[in-house]
Amino acid sequence: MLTAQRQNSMREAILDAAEDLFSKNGFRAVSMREIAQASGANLGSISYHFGSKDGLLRAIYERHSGPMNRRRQELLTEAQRIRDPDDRLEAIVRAFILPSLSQTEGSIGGGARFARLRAVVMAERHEDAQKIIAETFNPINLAFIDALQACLPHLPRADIVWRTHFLLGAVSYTLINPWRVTRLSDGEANGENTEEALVQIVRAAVAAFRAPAGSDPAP
Amino acid sequence: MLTAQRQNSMREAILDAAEDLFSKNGFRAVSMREIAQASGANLGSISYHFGSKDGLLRAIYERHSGPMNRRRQELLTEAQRIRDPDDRLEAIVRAFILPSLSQTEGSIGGGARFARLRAVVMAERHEDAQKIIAETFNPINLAFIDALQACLPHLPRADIVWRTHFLLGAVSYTLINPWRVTRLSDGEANGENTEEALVQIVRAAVAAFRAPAGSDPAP
DNA sequence: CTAGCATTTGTACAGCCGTCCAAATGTGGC
DNA sequence: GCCACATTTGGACGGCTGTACAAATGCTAG
Repeated sequence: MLTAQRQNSMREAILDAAEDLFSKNGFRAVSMREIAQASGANLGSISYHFGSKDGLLRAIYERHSGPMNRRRQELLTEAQRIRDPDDRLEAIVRAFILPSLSQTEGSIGGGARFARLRAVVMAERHEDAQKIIAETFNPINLAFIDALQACLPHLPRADIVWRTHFLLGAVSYTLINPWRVTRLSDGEANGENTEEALVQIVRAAVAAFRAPAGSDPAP
Repeated sequence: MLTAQRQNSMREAILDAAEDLFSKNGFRAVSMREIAQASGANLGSISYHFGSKDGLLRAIYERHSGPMNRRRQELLTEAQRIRDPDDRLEAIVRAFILPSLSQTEGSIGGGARFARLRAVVMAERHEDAQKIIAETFNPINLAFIDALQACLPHLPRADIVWRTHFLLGAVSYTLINPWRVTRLSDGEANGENTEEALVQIVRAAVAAFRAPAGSDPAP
C-alpha cells in the first residue's frame, strides 16, 4: 500500500480504453463489452470498479478535469503578466485552447483525446456529462472571460462571451472533423495537424476579439 | 393522384417527428419506436416507407439538402453582385450561414432544426451521414470559398479554408449548446436568439477573415 | 500455512433494439 | 360489387444492451 504507483493497473487500463473508444465513437455507441475487450478486462470488472457506465464516464472526467484546469489556470496567470494588451490578448487566447489541442495523448492534464471526448459527448447531449462539464469548466471559463475583458475594456461583456463561445466552437469542430479542412483545401491545409490548427485558430480568434462592438467600424 | 398535396401525410409525419427527435437527442439515442409513437405511425410503417433507420435519415437529408443549397446558392449569387469588397465579404458570410440559422422550423429549405440535426449527427460520426453531408455540401462550400477568395485575394487559400471551417464550427456549436452563452453571460446574451447569434457570428467571422495571413500585422 | 480482503471471472437476467413478415385494412379504377 | 394495389397493423425474431451476483482466484498480513 505504500507504493501507490501501479496498484490499479486494471482500473487504469479500463479508463484508457474507454477514453479512447468514447472519444472516437461517442458515448452511447460504445458498449461495455467493447471496452472490456479493448482493455483486456472482464465485463464484471468494469462494474466492480466504476459501478455503471455513467460512473465510468464520470471517472474519466475526474481524472482529467482537475489537472487540465490547473494547467489552464497556470497558463492564464502567466499570460496575464504580459503588459502590452495586444500581446496579452493573444497569449490568453493561446492559453485558453492550448491544453485542449496538445497532441500528447497519454498525458492526464490535457490532450486532444479528452477534448475530443468532451466535444463528442457534449454533442450527444448526455445529461450527466453536461452537468459535469458545466460544473468543472464554468469557473475557469469565467476567469478567462474576465481576463479578456481586461484586454478589451471597451467591449460589452456579452460580446466577449459570444466570441469566447465561437472560439470553443472552432476548437470543438476541428477536433470532431479534422479531415474536413483537409478535404476542402485539397490537402493544402491539414486538419489533423494540431499545431497548424492552433496557429490558425489563435490568429482568427484574436482578430475576432478585436472586432468592433455594435456600431460601424472605423479603422 | 392529381393533387399530390397531402398524399403522403403519414410519411411526412414520420419525417417531421424523426427530424425533431434526432435534432434534439441525436441519431443513435432515438429509437424507431419513439419515432413511431411521436408521429402516431405504426412501427412497421416506418420500415415500409424508409426501409431502415439509415434510410429514414437519408430521406431527411434528401428532403432538405436540395432546397437548402439552392437557397444558399441564391443568396451567394446575390451577395456576389455587391461591388465593394468589404460589404461583399460581409454579405457572403451572412449568406453562408443564414439558412442554417433561420428560425422557421417548419420550412423545408432550411431552418435551425435541420442544421442542429446535421451538427449532432456529424458529431456522432455516423458514417452514412458523413458521406451524405460531404457529397451534398462540399460543392456549395467550395463555391463560397471561391467567393471569399475573390474578396481576399492576398490571403492564401488554406487560410480561407481554415476560417470557413471555424465559421461552421461556431454555428454548429451554437446550435448544439445554445444555453452555454446564456449561462456564461448571466443572461446578458441569449444563445437561443438566432438573430442575435447571426449578428454576433457575422461580426466575428468578418473580422477573422480580415486578419493578416502569415507575417505580423500592421494596422 | 491460513484467514481475510480485493479483485476477477463467468453467467444470468430483463429489457430494448432494428428488422422482418403475414394478415388486416384502406383506396381508387373498372 | 370487385379487383389490384398501397398502406397499416400487430407481433415475432435474434441480437445486443447495462446491470447484478455468486463463485473462483489472487494477494497480503499475521
